[in-house]
Amino acid sequence: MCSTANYVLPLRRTCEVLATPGRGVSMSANFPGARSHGAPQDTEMDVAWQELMAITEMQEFQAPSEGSYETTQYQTMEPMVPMGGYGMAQSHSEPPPAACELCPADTYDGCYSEEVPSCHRPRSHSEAMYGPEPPHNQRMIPISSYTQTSHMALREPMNMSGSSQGHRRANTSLSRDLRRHMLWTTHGQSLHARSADDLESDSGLSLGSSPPLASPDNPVGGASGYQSVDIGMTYSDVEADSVAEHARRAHIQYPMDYQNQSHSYLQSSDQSYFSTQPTLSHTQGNAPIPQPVKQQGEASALNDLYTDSGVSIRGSSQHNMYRKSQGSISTPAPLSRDERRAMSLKIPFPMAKIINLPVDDFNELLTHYTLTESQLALVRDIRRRGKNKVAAQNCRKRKLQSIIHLERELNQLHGQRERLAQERHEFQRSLAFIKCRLTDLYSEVFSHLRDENGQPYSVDDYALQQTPDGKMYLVPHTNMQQREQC
DNA sequence: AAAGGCTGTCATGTA
DNA sequence: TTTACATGACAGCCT
Repeated sequence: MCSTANYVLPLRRTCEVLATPGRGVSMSANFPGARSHGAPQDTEMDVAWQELMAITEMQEFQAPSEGSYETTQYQTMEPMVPMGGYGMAQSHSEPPPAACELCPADTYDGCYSEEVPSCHRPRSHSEAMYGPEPPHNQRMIPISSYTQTSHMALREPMNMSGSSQGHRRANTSLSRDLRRHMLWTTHGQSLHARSADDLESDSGLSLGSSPPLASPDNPVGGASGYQSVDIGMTYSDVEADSVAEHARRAHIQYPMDYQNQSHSYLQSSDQSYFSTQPTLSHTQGNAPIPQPVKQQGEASALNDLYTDSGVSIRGSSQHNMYRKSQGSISTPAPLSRDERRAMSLKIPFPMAKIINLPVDDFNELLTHYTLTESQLALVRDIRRRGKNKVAAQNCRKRKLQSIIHLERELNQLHGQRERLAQERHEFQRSLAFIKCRLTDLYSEVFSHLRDENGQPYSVDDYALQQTPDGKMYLVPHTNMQQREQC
């Protein structure tokens, strides 16, 4: 380490303001490793120096690409400006200049005041930086918390964003249910007797292949596995009437709250079908023990079964609407594909039970009936598809909610970025001004220094330097270069 | 006729 | 192993 004061020249304290007796030209600073002496003799210049250094360090932290404070301080030699008006206490009234050249000494008060107080003082800076943060943090929803609360929080926007669509769905679902009702009430018998061609034509990709493929319980596989011995109709023969399917799809609408769907399933089944049919203790504790139904009932009984249950794999939640509108509309809604399959195979219990019963109750239900392999396979497929359909609906709902949440978060981050950019811009402006002031102060101090002969020191040959103890020394440039090399 | 949204379904993974 | 659930992918339908 090179000594700081190897070539320190004695300073003639011609400037009373800057030179404190016994300390040489001493000024406090925040050099790394240095601290302010904090003596009672501290002048306003000391305070200004400290603040300048603090701002400089902060600016270096934020803008590392820029030159360091020391570089700017000792290399930039601005013209001298008259002293006076440097007091910190006076410097909080006028707007700052765009540059030092535009800010003469007599306007420093204002120049300094507007920029410095809000930016460069550590406390003010801290407030500016962290003051607004708590609200930001509070507004930001952590992912972990979102997973617990976002659904609730986003329910409202979801409803708002989908209100028109939901309204449309509500209206169309009503007509769909009404038409479904009429299908059963006016054509139920004939529908059951429809030809296989009429029931054929599935709309989905998997319709032809899914039953065998998706039925591990059906070892036979293929359409033959769904062959109905009783009525001579295969699983695939029970596919949708394309015209009716189109009409149904055109009016199928679901309510937003899919969670109620399962409830509707159970509710409808409990209130309608199982009021006269065998049931399970799990869902109907007070209901009589079901009497096993041996094989398929009569066609009319099945029609009543599915009609009364009001269950649709695609719209059970509209059951209440359907029931309310009974007898008032003449166009029934078509059945779902699985409903038609169940009808064709004469499944003796409603789809609501198939889908929503707990597995134990579902198995118990199956034990009360003697079902063929085709019927069992169909029932299990219906259960699987029904559950998966609800799961898919919930999954899509969650996905939409997640998208909404992320969009909100993105907007918040954009706003935060804009605020930070503006804050940085203000800091940079303040720093530029302070640098100008520092340069002027440096020149001012330098101009008051005199050698033994009373001659001013040359800025080209000497520079002011501060030691860690806060004292200022006039150091020849050659000495400084040696120090830098060290 | 093409595009986008909605829906059901299947396959697959996870608990 | 079974069951329920979640989710990506696909296809059909509708607007």
